[in-house]
Amino acid sequence: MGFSKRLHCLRWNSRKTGLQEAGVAVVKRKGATTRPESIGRVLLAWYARSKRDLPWRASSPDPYAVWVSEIMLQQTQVERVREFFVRFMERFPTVHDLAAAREPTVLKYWEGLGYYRRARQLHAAAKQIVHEHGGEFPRTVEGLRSLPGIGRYTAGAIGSIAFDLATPIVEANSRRVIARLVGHAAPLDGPGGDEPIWEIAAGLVPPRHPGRFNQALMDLGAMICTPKLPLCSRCPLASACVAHQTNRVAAIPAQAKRRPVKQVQETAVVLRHGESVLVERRGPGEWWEGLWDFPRGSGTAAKRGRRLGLVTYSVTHHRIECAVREQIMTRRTTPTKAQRWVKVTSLDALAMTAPGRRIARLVARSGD
DNA sequence: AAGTCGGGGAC
DNA sequence: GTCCCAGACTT
Repeated sequence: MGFSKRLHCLRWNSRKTGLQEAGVAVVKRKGATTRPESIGRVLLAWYARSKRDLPWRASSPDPYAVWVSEIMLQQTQVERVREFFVRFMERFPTVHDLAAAREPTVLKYWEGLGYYRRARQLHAAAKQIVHEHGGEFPRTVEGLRSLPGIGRYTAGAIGSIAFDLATPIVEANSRRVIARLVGHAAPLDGPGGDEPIWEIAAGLVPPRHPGRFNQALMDLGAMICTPKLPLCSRCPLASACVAHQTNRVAAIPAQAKRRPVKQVQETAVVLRHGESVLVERRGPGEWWEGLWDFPRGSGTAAKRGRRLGLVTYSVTHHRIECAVREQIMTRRTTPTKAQRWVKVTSLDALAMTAPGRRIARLVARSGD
């Protein structure tokens, strides 16, 4: 379907749109900026003068750089990704460098960023691209989605930004922008989810500069159309925004219902022999798979040894209090397959979990 | 449709 | 403390 045809289907003032069937409020006004092509023009103009200066935009549209950045940005704020991206690209400048690397090395460069499955899938996908696609990225949305770690959003992002495919994206920013723009008040985590938002996004993305348009949606959401206290007075789409025009910006999108936090108490044991400590790598099915940590348990672990401190941290609906104890060994126990005795000064070389890294600092300090 | 995966910064 | 974040994947 051509762009103009699709435009017609999605005209906001049309009586027979899929938007109505999807339960989306229809804009009654016929203001000039309410038409999708006008939205695109206004947004692209705003983007040209207001876009954020981000390291992965310097080399774009290098598909590899776009891909790495998009994986890092999944559920992770832009400002945190910046330095990780720069370091990662210095170490793995091309998909061939990444494919040739060992997984522990890749995880080390991901340490602290979270969601480590992303790093393992990125590495696996790099090998696929090199060994099954001749080092070339798939240039279709379907091809991109077949790679591990690339879902609906990321395929749309890479496709539009790197390959100029007129395909939509919906993530935290554009979801909020579009919901407010059309006055979509239904909760986006309820029945139907954000499928209506995807349909609207598909009707908005222009045939020319789709990547810039999608990035403009995200920048607008991050800089102007923020979750709290949005800067509507500076928004280029304010005149077309249903939420703004009806004074419902604060209520849209509806808040997702949050789940209760589970309290957990556990004990970490630092077995020490001379300058070495015992660490173990998290295995399949465990949190932080592939990363190193100290032996820990939530059961009634041995409470022997000197207390080094208390490490508290939160992960996904859990709040954990971890008591850290040190036991001086007269000899090294035989490590299991997932364990290693490591010099305290060599812990830096391992990819460790964030709590494990904090425990490591406790250990290093206790030796002073 | 719901649960799971991390971490840090803003407030 | 709570909320938020350029989602993907499994069950």
